[in-house]
Amino acid sequence: MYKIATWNVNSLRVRLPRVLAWLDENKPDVLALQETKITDADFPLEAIQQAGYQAVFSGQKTYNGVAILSRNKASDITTDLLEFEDPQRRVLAAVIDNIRILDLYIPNGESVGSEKYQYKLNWLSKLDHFLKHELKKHPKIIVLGDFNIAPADIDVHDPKRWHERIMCSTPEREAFKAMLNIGFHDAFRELHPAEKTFSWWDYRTYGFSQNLGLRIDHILASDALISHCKKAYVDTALRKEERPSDHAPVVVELKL
DNA sequence: ATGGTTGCAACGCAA
Repeated sequence: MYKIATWNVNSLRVRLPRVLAWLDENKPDVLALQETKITDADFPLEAIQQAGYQAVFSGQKTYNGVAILSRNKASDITTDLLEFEDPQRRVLAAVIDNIRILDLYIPNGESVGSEKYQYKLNWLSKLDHFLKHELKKHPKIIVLGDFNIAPADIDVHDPKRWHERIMCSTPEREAFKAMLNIGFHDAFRELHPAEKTFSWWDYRTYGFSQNLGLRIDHILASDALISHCKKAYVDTALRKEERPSDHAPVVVELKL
């Protein structure tokens, strides 16, 4: 099985030992990272190469930052959405093993109605154009990352509490549906139609211990790939350990 | 739980 995973690590500098341990234990073919919070000059390439992986990355100081680790070589690297010059490093696309991988760190949006929320909605509209463009060039696409969108109430521990709040608002959910409408499938939800499973738990409410989570990290497979997805799951093992990321890895296994 | 914790970097900002 070909294993592809996504993980918002919330600082690669802090989480590097965890990432290396996770690679060693799970041996994914591709691991997409978000919130690396590290410049390209400081990227820990040697440690990752010693673990048997190659890496491409697009980082910045302090905030954001994305990277793709893979067994095999990445080509056709893209770091920006179409016609959208953004200093925030949130996009990384590459072809690996003849599959187009799109690693996304979609803006958080802070709160509905805020300036950052407008930035998020604008970003999502740029993403829509980008995805349509990418699909024309590459039928076999995996879009994965931290979407900062819980697609439906089943993806939320307490839908009433989160009603029309950030990550759950109707415009955000509509943007997510639009991605599915142009030819993508939410791999976890396709394989587990009724499972209430989360990928992120707020540090501030000690959310993990009570499972007060949201499913906001996703792996979308294009029409050409969804039938190859045989397994999808969230790996919560590391979230239970000392000093975890607030997100857990999400994994799909494909029979190619 | 309308508060709280974490990471960065050095104070408040972002999540």
